[in-house]
Amino acid sequence: MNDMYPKNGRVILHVDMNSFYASVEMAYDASLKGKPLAIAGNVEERRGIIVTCSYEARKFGVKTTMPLWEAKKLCPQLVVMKPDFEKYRKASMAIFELLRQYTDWVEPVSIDEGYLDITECGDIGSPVEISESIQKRILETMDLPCSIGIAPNKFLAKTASDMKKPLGITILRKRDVPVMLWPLPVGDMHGIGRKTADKLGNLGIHTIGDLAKANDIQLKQVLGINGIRLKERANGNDKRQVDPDSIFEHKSVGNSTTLPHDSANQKELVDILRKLSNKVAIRLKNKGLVGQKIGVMIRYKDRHTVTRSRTVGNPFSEKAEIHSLAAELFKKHWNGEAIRLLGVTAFDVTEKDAAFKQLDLFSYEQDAEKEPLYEAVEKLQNKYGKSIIYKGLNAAKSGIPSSMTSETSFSKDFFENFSLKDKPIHSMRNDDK
DNA sequence: TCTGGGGTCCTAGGACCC
DNA sequence: TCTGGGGTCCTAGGACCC
Repeated sequence: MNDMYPKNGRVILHVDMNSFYASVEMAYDASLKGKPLAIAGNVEERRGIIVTCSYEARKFGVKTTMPLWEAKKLCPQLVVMKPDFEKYRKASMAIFELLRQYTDWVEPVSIDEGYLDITECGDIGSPVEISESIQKRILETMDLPCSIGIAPNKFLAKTASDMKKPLGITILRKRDVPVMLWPLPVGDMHGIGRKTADKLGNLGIHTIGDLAKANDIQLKQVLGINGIRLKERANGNDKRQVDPDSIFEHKSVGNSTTLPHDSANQKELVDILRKLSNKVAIRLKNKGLVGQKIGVMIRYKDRHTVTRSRTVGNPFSEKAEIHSLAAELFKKHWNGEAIRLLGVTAFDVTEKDAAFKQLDLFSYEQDAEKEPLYEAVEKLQNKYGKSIIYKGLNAAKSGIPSSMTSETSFSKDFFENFSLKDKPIHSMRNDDK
């Protein structure tokens, strides 16, 4: 099974949980099984939409992003629940911990999907055997179904995992692309939405096969650099690597809310900005980040949306500071009309301590002569309890005992008290390739 | 009587500097 | 007599994804 891949090729898995939120709720409460179940935001108010729904609900035509009232019309007996992100986050962490038992090359993409590079996992089993094992164990230990795509790159793996749901395992080799992908409408491709599909349609490009053979100049004219990239994907090429560290990298942190009712009351609106600013401040703090650019988003009654942002001289993270910056921007740019949604976002976020930026345990081990890494970790664990955050991959490569590497919960204390200010830092990412 | 909330990446124009 | 061209930063908006 291993030799179905070219010598230098990669073997990438894409693991995609099936109707994740609904499945987690069913795993917690078996009485929900077999029922049409939907998870919807804003359940008690007028603007709820379906976030996820069970396969039973889908039989009635209920779909993600459908307004709640419409879903209830299609399926009056629909069971509707509010999302419980704490629950989903816990389930997600358990899933990724399980995946990391196969390889350190695990890249979570969102709460319910991720990539694995299992190229070097030949000793564990064939790609299909590994996939079957993952799928079976997630189902048996957590009662959660997933679909898995097996392919030589991320794009094909992602495409493959989508082909059979629920509980599918699909192999998509590069040589399968002409037969399996090219006949499909171009809009089915990951990365092509309605607008791009329309633009391509105007060029006479209707199928993925059309895109694969399209003219570069034309594509670039209409879609910019993205056009060339999409054509590459349509031909089954994708050079992106699986990056386990990507979850630690943030560019922005924001909160937004649709108001219970449209409002043009300045006091009320500024108060909502305060609540949003507080949430942003808390989340920045939890991640050990500061922002350098503040932004507000205003959606008016007619859904016309305006964003305004400003680069701030010195980095910010305090709630009062964020609120005053946001309120200032808002007052300056609000046209006085009734507002439907407000948002506050911190952009250009960086680690609070410059030394945080490159911090990882791997470089610590290389630089510290006195104290083996695991002793440092042990001390911190004694001080702060078992709750230690680290970059899983790098930690594993640094010789931390495996009993410790399996202890992956998320505590900020670790980074905040584990400063490497005085030591030269070179991150593994830079030394890597 | 419609369309949430969390993000990322790309583009394009103007300011400003050399 | 008027005026090149590159580079970077900043802001706003668009498209897409889960």
